[in-house]
Amino acid sequence: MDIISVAIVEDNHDIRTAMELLINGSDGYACVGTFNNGETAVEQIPNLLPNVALMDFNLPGGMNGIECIARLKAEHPDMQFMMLTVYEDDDKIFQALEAGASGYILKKTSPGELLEAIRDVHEGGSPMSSQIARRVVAYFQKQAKPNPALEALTSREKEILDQLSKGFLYKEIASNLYISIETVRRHVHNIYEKLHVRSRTDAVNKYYNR
Amino acid sequence: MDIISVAIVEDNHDIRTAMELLINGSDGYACVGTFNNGETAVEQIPNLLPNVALMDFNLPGGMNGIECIARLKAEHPDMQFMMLTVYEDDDKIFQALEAGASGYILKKTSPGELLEAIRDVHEGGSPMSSQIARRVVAYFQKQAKPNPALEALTSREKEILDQLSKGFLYKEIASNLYISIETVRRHVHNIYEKLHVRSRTDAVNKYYNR
DNA sequence: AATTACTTAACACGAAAATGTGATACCAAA
DNA sequence: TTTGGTATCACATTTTCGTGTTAAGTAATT
Repeated sequence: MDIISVAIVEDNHDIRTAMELLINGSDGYACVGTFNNGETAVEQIPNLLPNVALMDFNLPGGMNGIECIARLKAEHPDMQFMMLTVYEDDDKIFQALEAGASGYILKKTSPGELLEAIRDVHEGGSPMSSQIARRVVAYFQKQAKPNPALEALTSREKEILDQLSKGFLYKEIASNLYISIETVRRHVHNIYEKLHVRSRTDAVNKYYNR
Repeated sequence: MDIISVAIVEDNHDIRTAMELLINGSDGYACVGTFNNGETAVEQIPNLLPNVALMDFNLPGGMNGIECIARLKAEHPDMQFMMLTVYEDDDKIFQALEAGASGYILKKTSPGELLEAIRDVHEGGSPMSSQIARRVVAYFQKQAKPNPALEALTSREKEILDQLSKGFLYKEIASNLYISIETVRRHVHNIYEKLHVRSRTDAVNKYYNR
């Protein structure tokens, strides 16, 4: 079994050393660096090239864990990042994932599970507590629910709205659908009424459920 | 500990009875119904009201597991659905999650883990194998790639574009940002030039990376 | 047969957006 | 110091958009 090299970015001294001891004390794991702030982490981690970096969210100085991941991931796409934090808010979770974190686990996770998660993320998995996973899943389900107001539109109106969303001028829509501009106007007017909006951008935003 | 009632929708007879035996043979779990096709499942499950429904993907007849979930979830939002399948394709995973599945595990999962996953999904988690989770995470990272053209915008221009995307009139943007309409117009003009678009909607589409 | 909903179309008015050009001021980098 | 980028404001003109009103043909429903 190969040894997984790990870097730790965590401002709390006690937690940091505890994790370092855990990792260095476990077969198959080696802690190659610890950092208490984002700036030095971004500077030094490219020299260490750990397999996995554990990231806290809050860090002293201007850089938080998210930004730290984003910068390192951009230069080292193969490096695996795992958030290790106390936060369960949707915003922070999604930001971390977008920034390039592959795993997201809470600090209350047991040492054994932490080690397992490190191995998991190194082997191509995405360990996350099932509460975190539920947030992520909820995101998909939210995405999926189309605005019920759209159901009130006729199929022609949906077609027009789709054209609107693509930024076509009325004259272009008219030409695309082989109808007159006046008819386009009419449809648009009806669409706005049904969606309770007064502008194209608002209509498109409803179309995309924002 | 409360007993978790489970329904199984699975066309393979051997797998179905094996799962039924597993569930009924374990403390804290009860299998209240098994179905070998989607139609009867959709018809009967509302009478059984199980806590958790396990769903296979492929089912005989016109209805697959995804559609089955979508229909039942619409009527019973509190019921928990878990896909139990052999498929690992992105499409099927995302479709299942959008339809309302909260968990997604593979059939190769061990009996012990399956029971654990059933409890997990019942308690508000979203159990999924970490390979599945990685697919989901990759979706976020893909989503995150901002249009590089946006980088050319100054911070003020991004601010204006954000206002544009929310559908504000020029006069409203001017008032929101404490500048004159003329300045708004100038910024918008520069934004359009940089993004190579000629309308608000096109600019907003680029902003949202479509 | 009458009603309702959808699609099509036209005209007119005012508001808003887009285009084009010119100009001033600040700040930081060359 | 000059240059370049950014932010600011102004004026004139044209185009597009949003709204109100009216109306005819079609298809489905009652």
